[in-house]
Amino acid sequence: MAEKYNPAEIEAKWQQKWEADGIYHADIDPSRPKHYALTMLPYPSGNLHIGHWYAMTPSDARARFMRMRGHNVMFPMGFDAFGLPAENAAIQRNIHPKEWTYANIENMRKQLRSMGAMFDWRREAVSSDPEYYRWTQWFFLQLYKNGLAYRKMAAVDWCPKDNTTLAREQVVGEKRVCERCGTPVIKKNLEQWFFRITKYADELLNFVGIDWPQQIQTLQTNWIGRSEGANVVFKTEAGDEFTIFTTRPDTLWGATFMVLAPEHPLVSKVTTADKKAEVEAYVAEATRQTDIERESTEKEKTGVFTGGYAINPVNGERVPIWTADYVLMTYGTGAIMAVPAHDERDFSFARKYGLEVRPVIQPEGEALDGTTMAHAATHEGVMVNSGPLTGTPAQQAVADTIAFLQQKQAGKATVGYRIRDWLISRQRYWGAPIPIVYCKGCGAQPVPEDQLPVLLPDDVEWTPTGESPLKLHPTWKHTICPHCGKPAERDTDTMDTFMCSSWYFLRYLSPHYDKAPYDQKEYDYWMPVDTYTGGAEHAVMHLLYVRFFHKALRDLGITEGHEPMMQLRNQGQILGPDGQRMSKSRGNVIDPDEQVRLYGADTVRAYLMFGYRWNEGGAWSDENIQGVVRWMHKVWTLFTEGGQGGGKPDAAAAKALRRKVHQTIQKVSRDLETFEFNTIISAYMELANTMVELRAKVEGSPEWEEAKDVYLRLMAPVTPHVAEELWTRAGKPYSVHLQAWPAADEAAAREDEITLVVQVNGKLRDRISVPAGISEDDAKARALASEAVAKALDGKTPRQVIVVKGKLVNIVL
RNA sequence: GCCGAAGUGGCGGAACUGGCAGACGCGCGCGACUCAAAAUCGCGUUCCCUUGGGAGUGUGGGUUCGAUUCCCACCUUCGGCACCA
Repeated sequence: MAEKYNPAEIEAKWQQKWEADGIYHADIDPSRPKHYALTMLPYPSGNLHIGHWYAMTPSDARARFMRMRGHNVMFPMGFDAFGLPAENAAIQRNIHPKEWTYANIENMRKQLRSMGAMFDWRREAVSSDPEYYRWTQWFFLQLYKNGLAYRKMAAVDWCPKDNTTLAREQVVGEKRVCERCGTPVIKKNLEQWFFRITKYADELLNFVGIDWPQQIQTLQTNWIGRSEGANVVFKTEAGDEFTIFTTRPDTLWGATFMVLAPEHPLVSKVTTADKKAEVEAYVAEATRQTDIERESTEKEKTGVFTGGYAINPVNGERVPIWTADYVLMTYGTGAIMAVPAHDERDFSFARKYGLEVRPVIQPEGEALDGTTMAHAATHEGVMVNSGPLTGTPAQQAVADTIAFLQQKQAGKATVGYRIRDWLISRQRYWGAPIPIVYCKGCGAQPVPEDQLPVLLPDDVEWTPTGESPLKLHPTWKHTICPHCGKPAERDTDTMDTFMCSSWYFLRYLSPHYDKAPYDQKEYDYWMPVDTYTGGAEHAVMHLLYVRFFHKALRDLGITEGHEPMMQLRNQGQILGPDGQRMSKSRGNVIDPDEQVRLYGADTVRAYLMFGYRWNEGGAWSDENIQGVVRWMHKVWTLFTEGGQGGGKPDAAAAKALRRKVHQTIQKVSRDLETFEFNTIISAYMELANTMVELRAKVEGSPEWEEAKDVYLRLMAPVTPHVAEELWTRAGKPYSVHLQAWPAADEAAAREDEITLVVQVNGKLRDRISVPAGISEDDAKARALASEAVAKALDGKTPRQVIVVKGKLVNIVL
């Protein structure tokens, strides 16, 4: 009786040996093509989630595949270790965030090792290490010195639970909740640090040259929200200029009122004495409301007339100025011209308040009447009532109007974006301190680079108060001005942790290098990242920030290339067995450690690849994993049990086996290339089934030996431990992971007999086994000779016979 | 409302360029082994009439000799954005 498959034993053994032998070390080697495979680094929450396995083990399998194909593969791992949860845990359990974080990292390293992934641990980077965040701070200073980091007072999103400001991207959903904790955010006026991501808005819309999922491109494109239009300068009757943004400058002659956002600085100035009380009450009410209340599309529009008038620059008309909260101070210029005839929002507002509706774009074959029309006319037509531009057709209307405005110096073509600058200040403790000092005399001063890192002190009171914990530290903030040497104060906020993760892949290049964020030699060899894998939920956060960061650094002469990651693939999400999101409260959490104890890491890896379309994910199934468990045992038995054959190998069976082996090489190679992991495991199963079936007939043949050899090489990326164990037991040279990927012999994979499908009027009538190379005429003849066909034809003469070479014959009546 | 993705057996999912729908598994049924059970192995398993047909890939239409695949309209689910001027 052969030894039983004991994953616990063999997995631990091989993991230790691989580590000791350093077989996954990735070092510069100009003789081989490099491949930088990267999977998103985890946050050290304490335990590895099955989702981490789902993301990482297929990525590992693919990295291993690339390596066997001859690439020098780097597949590093690290920890995104700064962040709020550490502080929240500290508050709950009264443990220092640092202690909590590093204890978690220790535990998670162990868990990550249990995956059997080919991580090169010498390259590990931990973003909360001073040797790491020194360079996070250094990058901040580079951006600052080049005007890409700036400080301004603004109405910013504030999470009342986490007690910190958030970037716009980190406020999600229609309820406007904090991305981390789900609490609805409020607005606060604060002076905060921003990165000028808007400067790169246009460039970020360009995905040429990178292979990123269409979905991510769409999400980023929508988030950036580019819209082309014009800024038009209006004057108030008192002579104050103000600018409005419109995407429809062609409707300028139809502007029958203006609307200023309640926060617009001109509101109080244009308001006449008799309207003052009403306007002030309205503005106060609008400011009091939350964004959610105010921006609800359900809500009926409200507004008040200020009593003031503006002069339309194109025709000198007096236009009443209103203030209404449907105009947002944060988009465009906070002021619009309202053209109710051609804008649905302006239309409903005009009807509600009895304002004039004046059509200036007349659709063909229709006569719009402002007094009777029921909806705004947003479709195309010809300009009417538009002074010198009357008669201009729709296709030209916008461009012609802009030209006209430019000539009159009343406006110009402008592009508006929804994306805002990235707010990076956080009023929390567990992050990289912002390396800025405030001096009464000299203002904001950057900390000199040779004084980095600005160390995070350990002795702080981290309970959140709404003020930065660093501010409450008795001594930390006190320093001297690097410029004049007088007493000054440090910035007491820390940086958004997305800043740390915007460059971590560079730190992997040389995690302990102390002369620069990375060693240029390593950069020149390894960058850019060839394959990046991770969750799509980061589409407009990390995945946008990282692109911005790289472009900004490129412009500062620090990095090269326009994009950091050439290929991106997103995995889906593993849900609980009940099909719901896993959560402790639902009690549907699948613990990977437990699954590994039950089945072994190889089985868990293979199941996660087999059971789902990788980019979609789905519910964990204790039942479906049984299929993989059985396959694993079948393979084990196949390789460890003595054969029952012994007779002379059957040549036909051997040929059939060889064909299946080479077809499997083709399929597995193709599907690993394209991240279709589920069909890879199917192919392994099929080949194992064929081998079991044919074993007695082929054992002892070279084809059988080839099949076994190829099988272990093919499964090595997916189930690395079992492959190594069986490889070693077969007496082959250590390690299977240092072997070459098998090459498919196309001739051997080719079928010499095919099933010719015979249809009559597109319906399947017969299947005939024919030689693969059969000519069209022969195929036709064989089909027409079929009894089943004769029966279906029922004596009628075919009108047409279609032959698809090597596939089918369709007889049309 | 706008943008995007997806709808295939009881279930997870296959089907590479328009050419055998349901690969590979799970589950289930029957059988073998067993005193028995588990494990394992073999056979079957889209549905409906039954020895042969008919229907069938969300729905309705279209293109084609032929459509899960291409086109149009619609429905459902999920994700994103949402008074963005």
